[in-house]
Amino acid sequence: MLSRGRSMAGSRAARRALGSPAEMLEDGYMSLAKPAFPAPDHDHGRCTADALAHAEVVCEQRAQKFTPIRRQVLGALLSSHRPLGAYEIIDELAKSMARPAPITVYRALDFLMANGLVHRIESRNAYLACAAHDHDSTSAVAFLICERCGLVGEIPSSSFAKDLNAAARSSGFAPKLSVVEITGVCTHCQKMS
Amino acid sequence: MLSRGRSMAGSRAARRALGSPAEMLEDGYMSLAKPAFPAPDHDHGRCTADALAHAEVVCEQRAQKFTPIRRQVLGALLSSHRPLGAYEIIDELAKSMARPAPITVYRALDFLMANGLVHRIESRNAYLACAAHDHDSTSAVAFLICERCGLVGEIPSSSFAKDLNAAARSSGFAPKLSVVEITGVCTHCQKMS
DNA sequence: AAATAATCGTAAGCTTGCTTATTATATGCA
DNA sequence: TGCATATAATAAGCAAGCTTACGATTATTT
Repeated sequence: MLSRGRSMAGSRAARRALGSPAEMLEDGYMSLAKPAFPAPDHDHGRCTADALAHAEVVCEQRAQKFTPIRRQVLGALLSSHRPLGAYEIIDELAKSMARPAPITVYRALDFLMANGLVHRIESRNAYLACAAHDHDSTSAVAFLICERCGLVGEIPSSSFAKDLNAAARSSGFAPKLSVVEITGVCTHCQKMS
Repeated sequence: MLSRGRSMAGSRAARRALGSPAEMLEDGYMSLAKPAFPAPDHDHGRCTADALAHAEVVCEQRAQKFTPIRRQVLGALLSSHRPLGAYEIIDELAKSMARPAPITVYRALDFLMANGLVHRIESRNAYLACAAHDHDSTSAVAFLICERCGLVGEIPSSSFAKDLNAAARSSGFAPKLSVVEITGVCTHCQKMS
């Protein structure tokens, strides 16, 4: 069967193994700004708090309101580093409040995406809390989706984006929005055999 | 509104303008094997016939059966260079036969994808007849999706794929399947202002 | 000819994604 | 206080995407 996108079981179970993000590669490709993948043992409470704080700053700067539902939707996404479908978000929120209607979640997602706090993973019809707070909204971001644990890392815009756009332009095409989603196995899952 | 994927209006109307696929680019990026985009005035009958002939060869080589529905589904996809959703395919087929059930179309699509004759465009939940008959099934293909006319071109695996994989590996990620879908405006639509 | 496997059709239904109302509740400000 | 704007909730529903179950064909093999 070749279908995809519906079944994202994803075992969120804790894993051992430390992350050792390569700084330089055999083929000489330079490492990027920061490790794209969240280590399984990272301080998640902190990482969540940071992201929420960042969201508050962004909203304040833009004079946008970071309302409770918006915060809760972002919180639900932050609770894992996995992309969640809209209905998964609803299920998640239903645990701690009256089950919100789809429209409520979609509005919050629209808001969060418009403000660069959340990405949409096209190949999964799912949403992901944005990890890299420093990429400008116009440039492409590549997502690394681990098919084992379901976690998603980001590669911030880098040389590949230039190449990609150049390749597109070489056939006369004017690229605008790029969707780059790479499925594979993350460092941590590789170590588990 | 940030939604996408449902409304693919797509005017298939004939267009003027000749394709002049750039061979070399200002930034020195070399042109790829063949023009990625189908010119609006290309010999579509021929292109369809070629693709069907190719499909027959492939199936024979693999001792697979190229049955009527499979041919018809491929034919429906070939009738445009646009990606079609499963239900659009059903609508298309309904014009020339008894409306097929979803399962029927999905089965044919599974077959066609398994044999490399059709691609799935993840960001649209849609399917596209494969244009480049020479890319090996493992390597990445980038799709160029024109937001004006809806046509889709392919960039066969090239240098960018290497870079992309290298970038992924540089964070310890083992890439398998890459989804690279670039939205923008194609040569022909650019010329129409 | 019988058995097996592959393919196809019919019928039904489920989940997800997303939308359209319409009405309420804040929030700011004049 | 009154009014406007932004935000949210409630209710209902559509359509796309995909699946399960099962019986009927049609090859293919033995």
